[in-house]
Amino acid sequence: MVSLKDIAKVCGVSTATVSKALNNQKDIGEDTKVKVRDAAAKMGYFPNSAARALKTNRSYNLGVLFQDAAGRGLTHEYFAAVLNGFKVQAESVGYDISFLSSGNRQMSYYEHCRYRNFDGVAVVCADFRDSEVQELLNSDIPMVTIDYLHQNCTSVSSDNVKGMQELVTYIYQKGHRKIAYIHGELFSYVTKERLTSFYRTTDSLGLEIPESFIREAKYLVAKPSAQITRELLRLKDSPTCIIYPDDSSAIGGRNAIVEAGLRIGGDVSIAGYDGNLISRLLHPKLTTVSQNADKIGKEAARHLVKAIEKPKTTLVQRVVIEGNLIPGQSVEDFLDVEASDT
Amino acid sequence: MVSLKDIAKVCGVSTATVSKALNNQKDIGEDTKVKVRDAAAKMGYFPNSAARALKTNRSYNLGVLFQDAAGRGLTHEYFAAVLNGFKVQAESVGYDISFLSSGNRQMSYYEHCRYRNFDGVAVVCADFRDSEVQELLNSDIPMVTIDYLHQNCTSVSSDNVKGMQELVTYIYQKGHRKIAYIHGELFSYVTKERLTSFYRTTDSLGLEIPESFIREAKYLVAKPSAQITRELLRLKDSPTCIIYPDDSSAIGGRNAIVEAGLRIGGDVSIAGYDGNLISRLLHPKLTTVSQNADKIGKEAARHLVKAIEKPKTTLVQRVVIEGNLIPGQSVEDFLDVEASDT
DNA sequence: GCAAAGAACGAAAACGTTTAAGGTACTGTG
DNA sequence: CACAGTACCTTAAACGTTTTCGTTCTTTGC
Repeated sequence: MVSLKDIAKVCGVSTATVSKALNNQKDIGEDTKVKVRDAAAKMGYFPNSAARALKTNRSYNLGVLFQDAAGRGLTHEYFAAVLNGFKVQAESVGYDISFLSSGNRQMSYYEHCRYRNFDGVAVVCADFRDSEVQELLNSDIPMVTIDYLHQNCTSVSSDNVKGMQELVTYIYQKGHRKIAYIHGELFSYVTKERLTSFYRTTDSLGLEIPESFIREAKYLVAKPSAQITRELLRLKDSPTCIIYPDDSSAIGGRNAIVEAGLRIGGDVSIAGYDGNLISRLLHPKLTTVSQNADKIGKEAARHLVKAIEKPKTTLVQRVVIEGNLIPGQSVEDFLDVEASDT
Repeated sequence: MVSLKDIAKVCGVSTATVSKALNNQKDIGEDTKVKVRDAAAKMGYFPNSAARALKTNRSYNLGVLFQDAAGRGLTHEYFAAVLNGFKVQAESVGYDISFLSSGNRQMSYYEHCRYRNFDGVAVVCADFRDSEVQELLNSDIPMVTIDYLHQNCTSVSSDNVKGMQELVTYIYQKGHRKIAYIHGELFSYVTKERLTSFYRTTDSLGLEIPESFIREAKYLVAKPSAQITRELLRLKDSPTCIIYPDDSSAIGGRNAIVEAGLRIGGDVSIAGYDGNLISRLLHPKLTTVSQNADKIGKEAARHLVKAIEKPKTTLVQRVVIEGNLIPGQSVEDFLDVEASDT
């Protein structure tokens, strides 16, 4: 591999001059700069990141913690989309991204970051109850979290409050009054936000939601949601619309409803959350709240890079990215039987 | 950060000794080894990867080229699953993985690899018509490709020949004789394999497949497949079963068939490919060929690491991973009208 | 008792950069 | 002409490792 020394030899200058010329420092003459750059290009030079990192303590490498509790890894559609946005944005400003590994139990996440000299870390998806994750969050490494709040670092998250509010309001406007909400795991920050927003919105709409309409299932697993759906349908006063933790779970509910001989929309309306592939492809189209995963990822990268490059002028903040309500035929107008009776 | 020098000072030995002790070299006494290791642990030492990489030319970092032509990035379900398998396996043997960036147009892929000192590269998903990709493939960096053959490097791919053969045979056994195949882009190696296998199988089953039954759509985009489905249904002698490029495309076909007032399975049978989330969730369940993405990723990592660590004894080979036929209700028994007439 | 071999460790160079400090030659100023 | 100022370049150290080649001391074999 061609190094600064080789270029220096060819150009008849010192390696220091070559380094400074390539880094466009001001104390190098314009003509030498040109000469050095030409030679470098001609010789196929490119810097050695390890040497540079060693000397400068800057790796231009960002770590990504991507370790979901469910073990679905990168096949987690929403987080994969977030990561992709993050990657695109980070690369566009000259940073590479690496995974903060999990399997290698020699080092904790924090140690791994130091070992690899990551300039910063994005916690895209992690089990926040894990003490190692907490150790990382409490460290002094520039960091950004997705969909999770921590006093120490900037967070970028989906606007769950507004999303749920819009969804419930939309369903209400379609005439539904008996709305059930099957939510995801309660330990999740996202669940808390959505559930609170659900209560707040139904409250302000003057709805009385019975306890039995609020149930806990699991994110991204169809079966629990399908099971709870069956139970909800068996209630004497069953809901006319069911909101699911996410789109995949909604498909589970959909299947249960169809199996019960009922029609989606016509008999029971359903809504998901995420706006993932399934919701877009399926007929009847699923009413859902699309989360702007790509933008969330990009914003995260932008804030992280800012925190790295301008630590003095950057402060911890909370960034919220709005989603969009995507109406589909899975929620239909509900005509109250008693009302039409009169 | 605590370095070898610090440990050396504490232990009263030289840095060379510390280095050798921690690396468990044989020319260090057992007692000093213990002393050094204890001190290192107590002081919270861990090595500096940059310094180590600089000195040894080994980074324990693998590059991943993940750049699909369609720009879907990590949201590409199949490749994301492959990547996840790769990541898990690589991490379990002490390698980290980084993305081979795309946006940063200062360097070609190859240069990027040298710059980052990647020990090896996995080409998970790339536009193989790209000259930069070819430059990389032709380089001397240890490499493994997924679903693509190149004389230079080991490839791990899905057994498309067997997969398609099983699928067609299954459909044939269900009584179908008029089988259409809407395939993905022809420039793709995978398409060629599947198409050839389709022809070979139908040939050996004695089926005459009219030209009009073989159509090109796009992978992972529902619309083109839906459009072609409509055209196929309009044929005077239309197919009784349609095979799609993948599961997502099959949903496009499904929608077109339902819109035409026909029943999936009952009137027109359909089959997908991939075995993705949708195929598993949907009712009626989609008949498809599940590709063992996780295993493909893991095998790729295993072979790549072997090529890196034992270059002498490793030769380029082609690894093929079998998939599984997943029967679903989307392909139903077809009872030939004429046959039952007699 | 002595040479040879082996065990345990250290000194120093090297990997490819960056950068502080310093040096030289030129230019303009009073 | 002396001086400061500037423009340009070099020297050398440093970043944290690994590794080659010694060196010293102990053990072994005869």
